[in-house]
Amino acid sequence: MSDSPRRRIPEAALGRLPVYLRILVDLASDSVTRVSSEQLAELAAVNAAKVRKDLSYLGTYGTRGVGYDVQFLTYQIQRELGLNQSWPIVIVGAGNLGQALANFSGISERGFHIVGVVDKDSSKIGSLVGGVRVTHADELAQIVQAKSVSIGIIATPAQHAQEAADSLVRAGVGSIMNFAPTVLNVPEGVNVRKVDLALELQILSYYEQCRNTSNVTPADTATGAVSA
Amino acid sequence: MSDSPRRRIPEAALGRLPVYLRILVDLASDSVTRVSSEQLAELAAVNAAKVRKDLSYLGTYGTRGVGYDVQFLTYQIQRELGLNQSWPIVIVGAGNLGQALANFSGISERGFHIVGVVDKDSSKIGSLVGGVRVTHADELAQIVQAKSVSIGIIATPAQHAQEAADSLVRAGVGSIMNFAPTVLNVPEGVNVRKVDLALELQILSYYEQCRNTSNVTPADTATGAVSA
DNA sequence: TGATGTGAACCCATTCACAGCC
DNA sequence: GGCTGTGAATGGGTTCACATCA
Repeated sequence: MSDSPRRRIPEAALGRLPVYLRILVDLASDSVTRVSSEQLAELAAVNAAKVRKDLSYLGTYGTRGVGYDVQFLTYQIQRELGLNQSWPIVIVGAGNLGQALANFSGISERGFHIVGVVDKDSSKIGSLVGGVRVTHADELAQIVQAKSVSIGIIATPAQHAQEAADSLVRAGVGSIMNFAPTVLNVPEGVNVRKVDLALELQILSYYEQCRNTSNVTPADTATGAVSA
Repeated sequence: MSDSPRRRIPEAALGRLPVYLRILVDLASDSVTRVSSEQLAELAAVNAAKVRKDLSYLGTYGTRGVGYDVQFLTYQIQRELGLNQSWPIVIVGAGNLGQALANFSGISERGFHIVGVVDKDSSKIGSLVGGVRVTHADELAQIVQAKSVSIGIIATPAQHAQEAADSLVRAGVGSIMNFAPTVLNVPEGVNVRKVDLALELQILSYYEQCRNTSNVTPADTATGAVSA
């Protein structure tokens, strides 16, 4: 109920910062040193005014008449997003999705590393997933404390998601990414972000249906994610 | 440029319909026949006025003083989202993510079925993934036409995503779900929806960082998804 | 001159509050 | 009496346009 001292960066802008970041990293690897809001906008498929406003939330890091320094801006976005450190992550659920996430190179490439994968299914325990050995869910708290984990990923079936969330919270995890199609119940102060793959497909199928009936192009969209 | 005859349902509401749908299905399986906006709101973790407004976009399917009929509302949402049919889907990329998606039971449980998985890597071709045999990317167009596929999933590495999108569009697919961290370039009229797992984590890490500095709870959020 | 940074206007989404119907 | 459906008010996000400064 008391959400007084607001986060600085507006939600919508926050969601675009990682996009700019990736583009900046790509530009840097092409030895580009300067970029204008116009160019960034083009590459991110948004408009230039939005880019400038988004970046202005970080501070005034551009140079009028010139543009933005790629290196410097990269650093500033990373710092703001907390990506100047590597976050240890634990995955609950070693099924198909859990395995895919653990193996997903994109995760380790962008400042995260998996320090544990747990499951309740004894047939999965002991197997190697993404370079980490799967352990029993009972050891979750131990891993979280030993490795100072503050971000957990729920990749269990829907019916075990709440239980997984409870375990994570009890173990001291402060932020949860939920891949199960469930609305999680967590204490005030714990961040939850939800990605529901089937939900995304359902929305896409609506667009496709629209395409077939009239030839209307739907505008930009967004996926729900809740925090509590 | 010409996006005149707007889609009926506002973007934000559209993103919540699948959530209500799932809840309704769960209620029905518990033999619940009626539900109020208050109850739905509770279960979906949103507020009751929002539920009513969202549902009002579908039509006036509630009964004043009583609530909504679970069966009937379920049917109406499914119809609106185009889920009264089973959509054939093709997956491009048979890596970890592609495999996880193909095996993901949530997809088939909710009105979609995988009719093809293609890859360019010859070592993957012929293997069985989610009940479907992986074929060469060259056969994509053939599969799309034979099975009347209109939704494609890109689960390739970033550097092959644009190529995959081009192939899908050329084959006649009208809607694309993109799991690669790339802004795709597609012709006007093709729907693109993007899910970037690392981006989600980056946003979550920002929340977590906020949690540690001040104890502010971030509000609701959303993930980008673009269409063109 | 050229591109940033930003007040102001606009537009969409959320919320309120109550009229309308069972 | 209870709950839906919805105009009206509010608030946040996007876009415009221009003052500002290298």
